[in-house]
Amino acid sequence: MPYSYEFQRPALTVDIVVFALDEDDLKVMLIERDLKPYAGRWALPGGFVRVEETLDDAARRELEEETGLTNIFLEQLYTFGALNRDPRERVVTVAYFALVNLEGHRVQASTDARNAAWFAVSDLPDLAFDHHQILDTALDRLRGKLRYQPVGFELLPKKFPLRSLQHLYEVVLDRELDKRNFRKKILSMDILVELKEIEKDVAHRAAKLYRFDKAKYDRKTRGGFNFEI
Amino acid sequence: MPYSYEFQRPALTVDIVVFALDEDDLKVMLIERDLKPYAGRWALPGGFVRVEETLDDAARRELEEETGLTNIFLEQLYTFGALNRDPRERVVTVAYFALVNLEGHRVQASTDARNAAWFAVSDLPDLAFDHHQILDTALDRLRGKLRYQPVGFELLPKKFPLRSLQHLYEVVLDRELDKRNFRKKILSMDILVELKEIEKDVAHRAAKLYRFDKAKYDRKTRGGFNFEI
DNA sequence: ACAAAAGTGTTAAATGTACACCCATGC
DNA sequence: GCATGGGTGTACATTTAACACTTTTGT
Repeated sequence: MPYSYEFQRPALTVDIVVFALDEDDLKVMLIERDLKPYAGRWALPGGFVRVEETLDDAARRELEEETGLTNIFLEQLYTFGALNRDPRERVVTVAYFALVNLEGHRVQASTDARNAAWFAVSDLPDLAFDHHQILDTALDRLRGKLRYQPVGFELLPKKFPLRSLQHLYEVVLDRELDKRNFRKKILSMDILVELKEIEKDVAHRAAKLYRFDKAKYDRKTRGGFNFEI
Repeated sequence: MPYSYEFQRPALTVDIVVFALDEDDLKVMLIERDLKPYAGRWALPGGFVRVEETLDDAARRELEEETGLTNIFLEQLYTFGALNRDPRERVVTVAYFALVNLEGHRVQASTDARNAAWFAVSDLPDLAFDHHQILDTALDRLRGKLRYQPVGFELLPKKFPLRSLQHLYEVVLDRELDKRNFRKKILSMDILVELKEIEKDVAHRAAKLYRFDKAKYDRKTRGGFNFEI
């Protein structure tokens, strides 16, 4: 042990809660464990932090190795350090939460000899370790962030109709929103661009498509603007 | 190395940003380092996490050892894992932020053979490691939390005049608030109890004292109430 | 022509903001 | 009696919430 560090070290891992929106449900990506402990149980993707990589890098690496997901919205959530969260030894985990758009990132059902799948958050299996607690924390964070930051767009394709955006808010926040008021509010923020395209292949009047204008949002934010729904 | 963990481990520490309010300034507690690296520089209180203690316990232990502060508001802030934040070796630190009321917790200038002191956040010395970044993160968090959660009371004595509460908001958020509107708003929330006591030893009309009614706040919160200033 | 979702405005209530004077107390 | 901060109300502007019908398109 180097210099003043005369104690045994906790192990350090990352775990990632990946959310996606699938038609009518908020989903989470889980991995079926093949090793003990909790072999056969579902768990959050994650793994050990290497000594030569940052925490963010570790999260992105594990995510790619275990699920094939790359290049997605990722943010540190909370660090869990209960003494017996891993029955083998002391493991502290830095939890992340991530958002993906299902269209753009279709599931690699099985990578790295593991089984990966999406589960509706309203209908989860038993999870390994304290992963239920981590997931609850992530859900709280998602609900909070959605209201005060424009992160919902991460769950949608680049081009989307307003109805999808409203639907996303309704699913995640679990309450109905008034269509006219919702549109008025989101459009009055002036951070969406109305595209020339419209929806295709729908059995009714096609909706206009919009995209989120991040550059404009950033400019407005610097000028004191605050996103809020 | 046990089981599947074939890599070297990062070291794990906690660092604590303790805020207090001193008449006209927001202050932070700093420790003068006696060891290399950064010997002689000021740093946040903190130290290594032991394998048999939780992160919160480690933060409270280090805080007591280095500053004598006990029994204060403490909350996990963010985990910093940049590769070279400590020049000796890879150290990941779980940062905490804490709030104390200066009246109740007078500084132990020097404990554990170290020099501890309060510094105005507007006039800080150079800090060791990435502690400036940690402190900035804590300040952002404090400003955010103050608006949406009743944590300001942690910086005040149990019994306080409304003017102190307003002053606290003005100092931390760095903008002036309208006296009548502030009082109207905070009193309309109905989470303060007006005490029978009044201020003492002031050279003018003495103000009524109030205390924060946490039980009432918790009850209202469960009923859907949201604190906001 | 009908089913399905898109799109659109007005009103009333609640909330936020701006603003100035008298009051109580200590010296 | 004066200096100091304590305490209070009203008018106006803005924001939120509730609410229903017409339009477009595909079948």
